[in-house]
Amino acid sequence: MLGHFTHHKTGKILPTIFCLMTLQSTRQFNEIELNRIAKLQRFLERGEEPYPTRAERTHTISQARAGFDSLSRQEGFDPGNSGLTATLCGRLRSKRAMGKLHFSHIEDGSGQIQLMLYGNDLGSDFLKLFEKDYDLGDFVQASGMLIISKTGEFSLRVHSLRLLAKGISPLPAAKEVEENGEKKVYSAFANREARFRERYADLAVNPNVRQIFRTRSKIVNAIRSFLDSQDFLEVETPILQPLYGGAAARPFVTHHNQLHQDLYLRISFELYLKRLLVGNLERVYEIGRDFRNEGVSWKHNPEFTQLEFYWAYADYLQVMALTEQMIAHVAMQVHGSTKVAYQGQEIDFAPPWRRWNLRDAVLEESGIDIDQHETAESLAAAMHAKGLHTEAGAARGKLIDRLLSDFVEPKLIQPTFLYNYPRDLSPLAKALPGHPNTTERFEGYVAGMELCNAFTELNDPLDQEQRFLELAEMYGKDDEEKHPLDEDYLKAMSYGMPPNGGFGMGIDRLVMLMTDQSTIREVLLFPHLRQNE
RNA sequence: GGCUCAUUAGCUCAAUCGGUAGAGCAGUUGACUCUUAAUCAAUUGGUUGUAGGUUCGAGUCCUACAUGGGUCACCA
Repeated sequence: MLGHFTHHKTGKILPTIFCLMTLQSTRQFNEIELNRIAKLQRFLERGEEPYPTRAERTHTISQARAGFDSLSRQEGFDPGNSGLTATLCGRLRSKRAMGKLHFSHIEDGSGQIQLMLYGNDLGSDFLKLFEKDYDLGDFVQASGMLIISKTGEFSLRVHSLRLLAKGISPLPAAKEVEENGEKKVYSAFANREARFRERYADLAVNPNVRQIFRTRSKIVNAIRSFLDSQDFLEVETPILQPLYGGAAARPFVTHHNQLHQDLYLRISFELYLKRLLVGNLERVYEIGRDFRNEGVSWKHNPEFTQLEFYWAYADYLQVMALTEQMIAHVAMQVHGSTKVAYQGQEIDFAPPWRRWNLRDAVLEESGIDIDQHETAESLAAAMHAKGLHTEAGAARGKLIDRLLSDFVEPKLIQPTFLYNYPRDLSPLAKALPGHPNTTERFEGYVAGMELCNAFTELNDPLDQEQRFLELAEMYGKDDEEKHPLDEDYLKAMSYGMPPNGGFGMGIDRLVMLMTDQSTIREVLLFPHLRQNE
């Protein structure tokens, strides 16, 4: 039967005869790929299945190594003839043909091992076949005896080997060579765009990338176990919401066909989790995805992973203490230390973190005392006197936020809690007793980056309604930032909500800090990218 | 969204003043029984992101677009 494959540049059709099946593809292949398809065809012609359904494996590579190590402590052990056999599976990462002896490395999820293939063991025909028809990137299954080579490397002396899966496309191959004592990388898969678009290849080729995501999993597990040990209940709340809220962000809109109803992808969990406090669940948390229809940057992705927890009968100072304990616990679980290297700086998460009153911070860094400026006009004038230009008609909260991000945030390298935020920046936070324009709110900053946000939650339904209405007035002019009034949330609060402290943290940013990554995309397996072509 | 830099072989990168597009790795062919992603010999591979323009001649200059990086804006 005739199959055909098209060359991507020349359009030349490669005719091939297939004995067992018809292969056909509308995809365009380059020369290397066509070459490998021809090899695949040779497997079929020999009656070998290039994609067998099942693999057999007796050990992972690290298990084989451990078994060998423990046996090697026995008396009379011959490392060149251990008698210990294993069947290992993995991906071919290197091949070195030495005539009648071939060396190769395979890699599985646990590590790498050298394969030694002797013509004497396998037959010179098979060795030739291994050289011709097996490529870097193919998955194989190899059986043999575990030994130490003459040069001292742990190896598998192979007595049989078969293909588990043929790779058609070459993996982006990196090559490091020592030249004059210097390590020279000839080819590393380093192009960020290509790496993110083909994350599978990135992961296959760059072990340090795999490590980031192992660490990420550890971090999330550490958070879960910490909160669970504090009697928090993990819950799940709707991602598709008829109304969105709990943060200032534009939502993604979607539509339910059967119900003829527009729905929003959540921008936060806050309003649903606090409904649970009304329902007498005292300590709840959720780890999940939020979606914000906003700009993309080194610290923003349209969807990101958020942790929020709500804690009845606690206030923001207790939340602050729990936060620093939790993050220190995560650092210990991940690094065995509270000290973490981040972008050339050492960050120490050990409690207590620095606590800095927001007014003091702004005063010290910008010279402006926000308490001396009760109105937006007055504050704007003070900022103009310092040579800062402000947007006409900006609210007082926006101006303070501006001072914060320009003067204070870049200075907050070691973990710091800024606390006591102005009321008009914090519509869901409770006012500080005796200070109606200040709320019991803090944000945690590390390496100049906002990591978390928490407050003593507002639980007065009448005050809450007032805040919503103020907000609607403040942002009502701008359609895109308009916030809907969540009447059901007010109804829930009307049944009585215990006083409580709430907390939110971007998990991706924490992972950045813990894995020394400078962009959020590096810690997302599949970061958002524009469509190509 | 603004500004700015980038896009060349499968991967990583060169290409002087606008004058024949190159290298390493991988690939292909051959040699080699302890190599370290070996070594030796030979060799293939390109519509230089896309579409226009200027020019005798464009990877190089101009315009637009696409994608990415950096940065600013936005993000209570």
